[in-house]
Amino acid sequence: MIKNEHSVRNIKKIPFLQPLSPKDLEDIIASSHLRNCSKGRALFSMGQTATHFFSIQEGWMKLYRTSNNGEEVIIHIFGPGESFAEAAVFSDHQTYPVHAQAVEDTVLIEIPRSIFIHKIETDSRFAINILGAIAARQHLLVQQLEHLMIRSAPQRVGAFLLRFCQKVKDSDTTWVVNLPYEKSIISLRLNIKPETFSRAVTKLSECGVYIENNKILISDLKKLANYCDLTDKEIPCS
Amino acid sequence: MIKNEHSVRNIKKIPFLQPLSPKDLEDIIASSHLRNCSKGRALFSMGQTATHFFSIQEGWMKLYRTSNNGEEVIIHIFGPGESFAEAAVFSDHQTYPVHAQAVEDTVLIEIPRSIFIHKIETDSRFAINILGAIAARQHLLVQQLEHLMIRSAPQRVGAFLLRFCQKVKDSDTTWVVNLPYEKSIISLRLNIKPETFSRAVTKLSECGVYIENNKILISDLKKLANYCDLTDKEIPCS
DNA sequence: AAAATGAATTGATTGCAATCAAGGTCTCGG
DNA sequence: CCGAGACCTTGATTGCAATCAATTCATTTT
Repeated sequence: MIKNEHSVRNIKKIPFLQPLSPKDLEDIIASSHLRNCSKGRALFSMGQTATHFFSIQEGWMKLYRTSNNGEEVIIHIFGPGESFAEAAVFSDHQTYPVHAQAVEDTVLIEIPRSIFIHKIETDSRFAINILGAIAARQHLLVQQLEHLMIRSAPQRVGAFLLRFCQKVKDSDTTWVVNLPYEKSIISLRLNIKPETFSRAVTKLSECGVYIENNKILISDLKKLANYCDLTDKEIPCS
Repeated sequence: MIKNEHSVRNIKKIPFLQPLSPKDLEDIIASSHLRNCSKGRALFSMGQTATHFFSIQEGWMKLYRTSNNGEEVIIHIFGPGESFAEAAVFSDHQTYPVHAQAVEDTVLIEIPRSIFIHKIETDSRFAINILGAIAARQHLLVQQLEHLMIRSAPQRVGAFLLRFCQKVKDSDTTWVVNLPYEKSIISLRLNIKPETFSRAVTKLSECGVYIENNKILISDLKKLANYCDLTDKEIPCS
């Protein structure tokens, strides 16, 4: 049962819960729980039974797989307002296909599989909404695949910076990036080594990217986007 | 309307149609059509409205994306008995997120979105089944991502060979690979250049892979699997 | 059967990112 | 304020796969 006002507001914002009636939403809230996961802690492991899916209130969770010889590949890193592991709940063997670990101190809402399945069985509009959400997630994976395969290391870093940059108040042209988590994690996510990440940022100075007191500044958004092969509409901020 | 006996048998085999009643299956068959797509022909383009999804009777279809500067990444290649583009049908903007093109002469069953949505709305068990199927597809994507990121070119080639090899009748130990489509397409799928594919096969002679009259022979399955970092249960044939 | 086209292989070279190795910087606790 | 440890950066080198280029091989065309 979630009582915290802020959390209730948050849970109501999850896109695919929108079509539910207030009564149904109450049911969901009643059977969900808040959960803390401190930096470095595992939330679930690959192969474990998928009993819940999650929505993030604050913090960042990485979903990753490990190969037989121990190498780690990050599938995605989710942040505030995003939900994950919905699909695992429906898969045939009902197990998580990935590991989940907090890369920053994180607060999660955990929603049990059972109530979810129940709502789907009784509300077909809801079922279609879930399908839409999962289809969107799949689309995201496809984009990531394309991105990782085609772009060079500096291009991937540039695209990452563009996704997290914000406008500087005083300036019309300059943007600043507050890195959401450690550079070593970003490197993993972009499938490059930390050394390569460093060198990539250096290289991006050619496109107006500067480092200043551990903040990264972007002076020419379009030039950077162009270098990263992003079309105007693909620039996430702006 | 599909009349062909063989096709009807095929459509009934699509896994997520299993829970449907005979009557519902008849409806689906009545509103589906057979469609030919000759080698090299496009079935649909990225961004196009997703009006149907498809099941392959024979042949091979590649799903791919193209970057802004024209490079091509193959997301998956589907073969006989497999279905694709189910998720596109449910996505918010109802468009295909990829291109689809035949890499061999292909016969498809096309099933319209509308009837599908209708069944979901009226049969919640069916909805859950679809969710399972789409979740499985997502799992596949995740595995592919891991595979492409972690393995070297020869390892990827080896894993591909293992997926398509068959036991030789006369021999207890030798397996043979009938390549389902052109080597240049395999190369694209594994995200390597054709030259690298050639060299990779050469290199795999270290693990008992031999070329003979345009057929590829595998003399030691386990040695190859081991080289490719596949655990025993991940070996698809055997 | 010869010519033409496209696919596959082989060779030589280049280039990007990984690796190995050493310093630098930041943060936190004493 | 200083020292320990984690994180990050920089430098030198290696290695894998891409690229460029030239044949070989296979299939189709006339």
